[in-house]
Parts: sequence; C-alpha cells; structure tokens
Amino acid sequence: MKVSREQMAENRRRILDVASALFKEKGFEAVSVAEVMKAAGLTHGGFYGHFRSKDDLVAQALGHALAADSFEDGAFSDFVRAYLAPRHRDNPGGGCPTAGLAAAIRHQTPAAKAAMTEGLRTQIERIEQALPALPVADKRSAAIGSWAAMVGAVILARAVDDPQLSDEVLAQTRAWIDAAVG
Amino acid sequence: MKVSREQMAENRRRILDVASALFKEKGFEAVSVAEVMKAAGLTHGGFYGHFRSKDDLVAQALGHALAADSFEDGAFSDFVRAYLAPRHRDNPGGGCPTAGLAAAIRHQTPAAKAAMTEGLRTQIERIEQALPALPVADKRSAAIGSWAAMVGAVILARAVDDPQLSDEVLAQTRAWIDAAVG
DNA sequence: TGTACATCAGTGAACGCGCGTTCACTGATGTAC
DNA sequence: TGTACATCAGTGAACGCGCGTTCACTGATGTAC
Repeated sequence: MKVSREQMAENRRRILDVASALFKEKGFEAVSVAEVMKAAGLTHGGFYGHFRSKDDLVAQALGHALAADSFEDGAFSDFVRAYLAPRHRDNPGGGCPTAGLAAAIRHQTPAAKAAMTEGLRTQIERIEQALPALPVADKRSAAIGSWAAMVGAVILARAVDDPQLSDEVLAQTRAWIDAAVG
Repeated sequence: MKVSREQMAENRRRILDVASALFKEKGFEAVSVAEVMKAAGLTHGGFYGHFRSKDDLVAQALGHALAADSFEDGAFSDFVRAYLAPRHRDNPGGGCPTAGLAAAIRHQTPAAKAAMTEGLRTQIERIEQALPALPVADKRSAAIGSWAAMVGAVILARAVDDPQLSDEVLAQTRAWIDAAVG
C-alpha cells in the first residue's frame, strides 16, 4: 500500500542506514537485496521503487556512509587512539566505511569509486587540519601516510585470527604514528 | 582420462597459481571454480579431485600466494619504492596477496584466516630484519607501522578513480615512511 | 621385458539453490471538485 | 470541509541465471604376473 511522502523518505533513509551497516559488516556480495529490505522492515519487491539496481544501492550506501562518518573535531591523537582501538576493530558494521569497504571498491561500479574518491579527499583534508603545527609540505605527507597506516592496520588486525597479534598491530601502529606526528 | 602422478601434481600447482592470480585480481567471490579450472587448462568436474570445496581452494591458494610472495633481501627503501609504485598498484593479480586479499579474509574460513595470520607474522619479521639499525623496541613498531601504511596505501590507491590522487597517496606514503625509517 | 587388468585423474551433463530482478496486484494517500 | 477517484509505495509470487557441487563415464597409467 501507498505510504506518505515523508514515510517514503524515511524508508529510503532507513534502507541506506541498514545497507551501510550490513555492507560494512559482511561485504557487498554477501548481503542480498532481500536481506537489506527485511532489515529495514520492508519486503524485497519495493526495493526497485527506491533504487535502480543493487549496484545503485552500493554506490549510494557508500556515499551515505562516508558522509555520515564524521571525524569530530578533537585532537588528532584522540582520533588515532579511538580508530586503532579493539572496540573499532571488533565492530565493522558501526565503524569506518573506508576500513570496511575500501578494498572492495576496486570491484564496484564507477559511481562507487567516485564516492570513495570524494570520501578520501575529504578525509585527507580533515586530517591535515587536525594535525599539530607542521611545515605545510610535511602536513600533507603526514596526513596521507598516517591515514594509510590507520586503514591498513585495522584491515590487518581484522584479518588475523590471533588476538594477541591483532592487538599488537593496532598498538604498534598507534605508537608509530604518535612517534612520527608527535 | 587418468594422468601420471607428476602430471597431477603439476596440475594442482597450476590450479593454485592461476587461482591466486585470479583471486587477487577479481576477489574470491567473483572467481568461479569453473573459471579457475579453465584458466588452468582443465574442466570444472576434476576440481573436486584436488580440493574438498571452493573454500578449501581459497585457503590453500592464499597460503600458496603468501609463501610465494618472497621479499628479496635488499634494502628496505628499495622494497618500499617497488611496493608503492604505480606498477604494483596497477597489477593486483601479480602483486602482493596481502594488499589484494587481506580485507576479504574477514569473510573467509578459519583456515584462510590462519594462513593470513602466518603470512603476516612472517612479513613483520622480514621487515624487522631488513630495517636499518634501530633500537629493538622501535624496530618492531617501525616494521608493523610501515607495513600497515604500505598495505593501506596500495588499497586506497586502488580504490580511487582519480589517477592524480592515487599517485599522490603512493608518493606521500613513501615519503612519510622514508622520513620515519630514515 | 611383455601383457592383462584394476585404478583413478579428468570429462561434461545435470542437480539444486540463492540471487537480482520483474510484475500484477493492493490499498492508503492526496488531489480535484 | 467533505467526497470521489487517480496515483503510486509497498507486497509477494515468479522468472531466469550462474554458481558450487555431484556423478556416471572414459581412457591412460602403472602394477601384478
């Protein structure tokens, strides 16, 4: 049955929310359209009233997740601590979309790649601004290098079945970034 | 028809070789058993004479790729240069299995995770040994931190559709590592 | 060394299943009067 | 403001397809004598 315009807009928002979390949690291919719609409290047939295809959902959910992934303006070292924490590693669905999905973007549509590109650009700028006073040239290098290390560390920490090694990857990467950025 | 024992062993090796490259190139889920067997010059029915399941192939191909991924003993800075080169970014199938597959391991079997864990441990040790004289405590941190940055940078560089930004991610991560490791 | 035959690696048709997608239908919405 | 009706968001059965896996069969291998 038809629903109100506001209800429809809210449904769409909820689809994007649950899709983002499910994609981050299980990967793009392991999540079915029916699963997303069920998690949003709807049936699968209505999906195509909101999106042109699953690929369309993937691209929009990625943009949605990257836009929502705000980096609250605090000290850079606090951000690094929270990002490289076991709590973040153990909660991919609620965590950083870059750590959860960047590697899978390679196999997605151009629209998804464009969303990721935009998200990366924004994130690098945010880190540059959050960095303590550094020479301008070093700032860009520090922002990109430390972001690559954070993303890589969380991906590696999640790929490993030994909790001790996993914890060490997070802790040592944090030590390495702290030493470099001061 | 039956083939000789050596032929069978060679077939198995070829399956693992082509599977590793295809998985790194396209991802575990996007490569079918039939595609692997065809690339190895065989038909799909024979697959189950070599492996118990596709998951079994995934785990064994990952171990095969990580074992083959030797880090020829040279200067660490040469390794970083080659790893963070556009040539490596643009050739996932022939490149580092960690950069290509680490993020996907999260969704694989325990056997695959075990192979990745072993591969990561080995790689960290290799880098520790290749690092210029550093205090022992700093060595481990530098090995883990720089490896996380290298893996993260290649993943990000491959996820982005702007060649200029992609090149910059590689170059600035290299500059950042060189500055830290000296 | 030569022969007969059991073994078994590889073949290719067939299976069952889950997926993305379509579509005829339902009934609440929201507009025209 | 109240009523009649066209619109259209959501439903759920059905589709076609590709996949992982199975299996009866083939014919070269390699062993027993």
